[in-house]
Amino acid sequence: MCDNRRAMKVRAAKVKQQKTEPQKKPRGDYHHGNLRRALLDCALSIIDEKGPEAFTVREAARRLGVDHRAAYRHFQDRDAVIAAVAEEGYRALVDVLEEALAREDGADAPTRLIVLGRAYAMFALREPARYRVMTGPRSNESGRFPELEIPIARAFDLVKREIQAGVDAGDIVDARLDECAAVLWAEMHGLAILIIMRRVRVRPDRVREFTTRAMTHLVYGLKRR
Amino acid sequence: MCDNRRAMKVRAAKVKQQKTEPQKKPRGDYHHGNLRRALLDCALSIIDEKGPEAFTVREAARRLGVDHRAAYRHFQDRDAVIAAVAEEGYRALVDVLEEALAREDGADAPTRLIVLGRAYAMFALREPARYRVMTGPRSNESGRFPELEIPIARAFDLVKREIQAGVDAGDIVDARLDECAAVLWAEMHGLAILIIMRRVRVRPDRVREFTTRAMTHLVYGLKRR
DNA sequence: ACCTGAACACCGTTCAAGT
DNA sequence: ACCTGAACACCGTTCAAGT
Repeated sequence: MCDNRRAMKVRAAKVKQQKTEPQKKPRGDYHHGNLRRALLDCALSIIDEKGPEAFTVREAARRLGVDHRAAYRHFQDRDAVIAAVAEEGYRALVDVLEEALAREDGADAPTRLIVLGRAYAMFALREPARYRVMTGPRSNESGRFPELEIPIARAFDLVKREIQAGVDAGDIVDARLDECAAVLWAEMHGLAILIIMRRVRVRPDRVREFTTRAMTHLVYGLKRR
Repeated sequence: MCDNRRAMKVRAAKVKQQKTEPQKKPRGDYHHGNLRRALLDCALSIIDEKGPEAFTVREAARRLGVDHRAAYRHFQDRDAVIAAVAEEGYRALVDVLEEALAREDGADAPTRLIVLGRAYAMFALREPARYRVMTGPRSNESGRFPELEIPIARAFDLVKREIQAGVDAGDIVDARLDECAAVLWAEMHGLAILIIMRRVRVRPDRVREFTTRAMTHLVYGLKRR
């Protein structure tokens, strides 16, 4: 999993070659190449295998064949690693959501919201470990890691923009924007996390169908029309 | 907070008196009275103060003036303490939801669902620490703690029953019950946790109003009617 | 620059022993 | 029954030192 150490070293050597020095090999065993990258990947692997709380600086370092103290060259502390994983995750999420909406170019607002919700849930369920880190208790409780807030805000803005477009087109109820966005976000997150936590059981090959129908209930309401 | 040690000891002494022995005082300092109860309360205090991950068997024992090893008389391990806190929490939640619905006796289904959602969110926000334990990563990931599943199932059944009643009355769309219940549950949980995590900012005195409106959007749909 | 050995104060958990 | 001292294998984090 995490033992891409050799590959890293090779890549690092190549980069060096291109830059300045001719072909001097890395001197000691203690140069890793891109420890930061490797730590992030390794953190995700560990969390995938053993859950979000099992990530340990020492365990990751062990897997990478590196002294645990080396991690502190790249991250201020354990929480900073977690925050970096979350940040990457939110960036990936924003990409996924944007792509999904781009594919529904001409569709009306209700359809676009349903697609948005489905894309969100599918992302979460494709990478449950990462999603749990993104939304877990470490998720910037304290307001440290302002960089983390940037992709989160982008994701939320995307939701709001979509709703506003629907309001403008006369398709979506003209209530307070923040409120509607919160309703939509809550539903997307709620569905994703309930399925991940197995509080709601959905067969993996049915997730797409399930979330589509669920989002439809949200957009069209539970009340009989 | 946790230092109800003296009170506990007194209570224990009284119980003893009533049962068999006349008025023999507790002999050593090492009899706590009801350590199990005290540990659960203490766990909640710690989590309230420092977040769910800060709960530590040793810290709790320290606060209670007891050797940490004493905890293992009452709980198999750390996770078992957490599970017990969660179990109590879900029982309290079920009570709150039932009371809220009982107060809306004659109301129609949409109203009852809105009230249900509001009561849920209000519970979560009144005791955020407890709610986070209930829904956190430790929440019976592994299927240990089957007792925990009982009040959870009761809460979910309550939601399903309410929806079914609405379907029977012709007020709620007649879609698959599990699906509708999941939509409702996801919204309730999503709203609660987003507010607790401050991803959605709502002034405490506005929570009631906010969740009412949010649940209304869910029940009546976001689509313009 | 990047890495590490030794150390500190913390964990959860177990064993064998005390009253 | 209930509690504890000593111990084990783990943490995160820091300091001073190595190349």
